[in-house]
Amino acid sequence: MPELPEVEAVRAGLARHLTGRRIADVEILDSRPLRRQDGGPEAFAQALRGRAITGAARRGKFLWLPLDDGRALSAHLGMSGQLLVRGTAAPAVAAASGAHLSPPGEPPPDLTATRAPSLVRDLSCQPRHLRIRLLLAPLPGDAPGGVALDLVDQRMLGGMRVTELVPTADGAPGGQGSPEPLVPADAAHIARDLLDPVLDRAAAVTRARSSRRAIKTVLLDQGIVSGIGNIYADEGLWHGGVHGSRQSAALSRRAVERVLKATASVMERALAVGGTSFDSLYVDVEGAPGYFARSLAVYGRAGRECRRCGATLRSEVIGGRSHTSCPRCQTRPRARGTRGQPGPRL
DNA sequence: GGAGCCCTGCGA
DNA sequence: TCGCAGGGCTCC
Repeated sequence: MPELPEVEAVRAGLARHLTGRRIADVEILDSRPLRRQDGGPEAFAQALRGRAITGAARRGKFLWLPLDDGRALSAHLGMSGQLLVRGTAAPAVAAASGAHLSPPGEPPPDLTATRAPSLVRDLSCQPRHLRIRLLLAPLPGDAPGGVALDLVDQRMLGGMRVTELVPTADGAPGGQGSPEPLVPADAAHIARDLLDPVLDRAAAVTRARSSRRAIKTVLLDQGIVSGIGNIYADEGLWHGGVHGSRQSAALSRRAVERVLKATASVMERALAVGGTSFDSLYVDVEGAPGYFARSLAVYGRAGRECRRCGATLRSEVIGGRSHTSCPRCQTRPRARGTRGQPGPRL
């Protein structure tokens, strides 16, 4: 499922393939991903026809393609959304979703070979769960069949809309890939993400510590720091040595800083290998999966051994989300009258 | 700040 | 057949 590293991999691909392209037509196979579009599907198509894409930007898990009329096509992939570029200049390469995931323990294939700036099947390929297709005006050197951007989404928890761009609250660039101090109106309430150079990390720590909720819930709150989903929240907490049920306000400043730093570090390492393809639901714009799943320490590993101490990892529910943790490496809240669980000093 | 909903596929 | 998984929005 796409979190910040996966969305960033998608953004980079969109920037590479789509910047400067013009949208010729819009095909809506299922209008449900457009449920938040003002004016409905017809307004969506109308707003995009004839517009040129001027870039690709991202804040947290929100993506947007700025358009030449000052508005933007904004997209959130939810948990199963994929944006796939089809039929670019070079011949199609077999890159079926998840088809070249290596078994755990085996070295990843040559990333430079799988990430050539080309590929992806032609437009005659209509994948299962294709919801929206943007047909792009042809350019010299394009594949004969044409070029398109497909929104493929199994579960449709995300969506797309054409929206106004509004000034950022702090006057700084809107996000990765956006030199302008603008963000889509529907992402204006989203905080800067952990990999954003403009993020005021000290202020984020203060905001996190002002909440009485569990630290795990706070990490997932996109209004405090954006881009963290369930996978990287669990990984960051494990690396930071803090159990997700600890009340955020009860943690030391240093502990919150350590967790945020650890989470950012995990996301940076994931980004370097194309993100996490925990299942077949995440691939980049060229259909290639990421290779970070093999490096996950806790997420999806409940009942298995902790890679640090060998204890059996546990799973529980915090704030309605699963949380996998090590009972030995991650400190829990102290019960009344006890000295708490063993673990790293905070 | 928490619960419920959206939505589909999968495993029990 | 049912419960779960997930992010974000709406409602209370």
